[in-house]
Amino acid sequence: MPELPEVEVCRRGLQPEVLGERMLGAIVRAPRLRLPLPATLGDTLAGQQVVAVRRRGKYLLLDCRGGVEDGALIIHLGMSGSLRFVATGAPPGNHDHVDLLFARQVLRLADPRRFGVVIWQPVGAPLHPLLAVLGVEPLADEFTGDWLFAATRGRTAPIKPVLMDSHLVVGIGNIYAAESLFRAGISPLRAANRISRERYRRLVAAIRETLADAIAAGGSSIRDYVHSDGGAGCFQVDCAVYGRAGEPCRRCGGVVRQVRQGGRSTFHCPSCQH
DNA sequence: CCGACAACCTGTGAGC
DNA sequence: TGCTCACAGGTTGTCG
Repeated sequence: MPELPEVEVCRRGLQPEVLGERMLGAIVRAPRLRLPLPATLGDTLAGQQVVAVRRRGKYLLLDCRGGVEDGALIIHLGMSGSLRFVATGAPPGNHDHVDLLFARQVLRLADPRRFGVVIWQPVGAPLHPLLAVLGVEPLADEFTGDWLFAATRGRTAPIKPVLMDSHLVVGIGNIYAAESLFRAGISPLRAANRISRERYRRLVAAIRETLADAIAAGGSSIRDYVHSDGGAGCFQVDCAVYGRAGEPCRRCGGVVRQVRQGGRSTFHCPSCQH
């Protein structure tokens, strides 16, 4: 489900519910997701107070203190993960793998495909390798057209998979890569090192706008649950190109095309994007 | 270093 | 209706 906007919307929904709250413990029902689940998570989280709810790329971080060991609970939702508040004692479904037990409710992680990750990061320990390799935040000031231009020298791969490389820049997945490139008028097939500095400036602006719009669209619909249920894909009101193969481009009326890049579908308008 | 690809899982929808 | 296949929003590891 989640790319950066979905995770950010999730974070914003989570924060008012858990910030300052204390956990009684946790229930772990699966041995592993993408990685083994921490075996003693219940003990680790018992008595912890959530003192911050942060996001890094597509990872959610709950900073905790007051238990046996201060640290951060790190959650990645993978392709199919979701977080939802349920009443204490609510019976778990098939794919409800982890419950975080708060005094008045339960934060429940479901993940049918089990591509998600839950790890415990103690304060002072070296940053977990999964997070240590992450690139820049696309909404941070340092992410500029000039930076991206410099970072893509020597990259001969098409720009779309390069945008989705989390070692370079985090949070841009299949949907928003396609949407951002459409907004910038750049072909997803163009080699990254064959795009001018000026066009990279435009691309970075397009990425920021696309992500910000998606956050705004999702953020307006949060209430008592903290995730987008995705379904067809966009929880954005509508995508310009993603998922619209064969349909008319909203800008020029031409046909939106679907191609395959690195095993994944790419949607674009060949007449608007060069 | 870079890029292409398989792999990890399950659910869903299309087509027969 | 029921089966099979292709595909799905992410990321890592391997290989050339």
